[in-house]
Amino acid sequence: MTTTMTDEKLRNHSIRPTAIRKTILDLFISSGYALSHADIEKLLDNQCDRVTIYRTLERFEQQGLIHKVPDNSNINKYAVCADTSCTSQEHHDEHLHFTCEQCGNIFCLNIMNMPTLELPSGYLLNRISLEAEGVCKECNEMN
Amino acid sequence: MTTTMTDEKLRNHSIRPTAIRKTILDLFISSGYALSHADIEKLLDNQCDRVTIYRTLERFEQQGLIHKVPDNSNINKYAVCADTSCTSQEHHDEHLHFTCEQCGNIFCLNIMNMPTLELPSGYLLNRISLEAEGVCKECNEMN
DNA sequence: AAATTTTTTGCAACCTGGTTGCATTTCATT
DNA sequence: AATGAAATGCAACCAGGTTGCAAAAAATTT
Repeated sequence: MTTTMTDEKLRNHSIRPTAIRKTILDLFISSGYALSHADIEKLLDNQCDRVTIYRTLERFEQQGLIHKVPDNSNINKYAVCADTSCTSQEHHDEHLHFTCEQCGNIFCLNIMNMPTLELPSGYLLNRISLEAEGVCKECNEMN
Repeated sequence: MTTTMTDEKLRNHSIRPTAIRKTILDLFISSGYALSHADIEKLLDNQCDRVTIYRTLERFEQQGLIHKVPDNSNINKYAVCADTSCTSQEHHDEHLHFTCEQCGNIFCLNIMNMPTLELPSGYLLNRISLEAEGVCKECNEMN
């Protein structure tokens, strides 16, 4: 089998490029929004065990290939990290997460300037993230 | 029994002030951080069924008394709404949620100016929320 | 004040997302 | 081909949360 793009991306993050992993990474790359375990399970339609999907997500996240996206429905959703410098140690995904009220999908939008903010004295700030809610482009056009 | 503050607050949100509900609301008011179902269950120590706590939280939220606080560990946490104008229809809690990496508690901090932001065309913005992570005052002082 | 209706509570059972332990398979290495 | 390490599948489990229903408590009517 030839070395594909996906293959390389996995290797770059020290993840052995098995068939399943390549398939799952492809799903992430071609998806416009964050994916949940259930999304992937449906898309894969029994190509593998559900536990394997959980472990793949876990591994991908540890290796800085994907990041968890906050979702107020209490289920984990993930999106590929745009920033290639993300590692197991540090995620640098300072962008906006936009949740569509209609379709429920979450989009990672690039935002020009992250706001700076001042905390009350005594608090130490390490990370900041911006969450927005509204109607996405696609749903907007349907109305 | 005389009409206490708690009592009135519940009535103002059309919630019948039963003993359990008053106790739970008191917990929220006196707590410095967001509470999970587990937190409340522990604090109440078998004073009532766990389902009752779930339903109380549901009710409180519907009536705009508390709001869900995003937590990346996939469990629901709630805090009292500072803004008294919150209703079942609309929550107006535009503040900062600060998660402490050490104690895990989430604090609602008042922030002067919510950043304004521009979305890509086609997106409709309805709500925005700011999440921060770091070390809280108390944990900071312990080090 | 008794009767009726509505709301709240408790209990049991269930659902769903996620995790763990272990045996088996696959893959890279020698 | 043989060995060792990592990945997969399976079964069982766990925890947070929900649902249905009967009993209890409050509010309302007569």
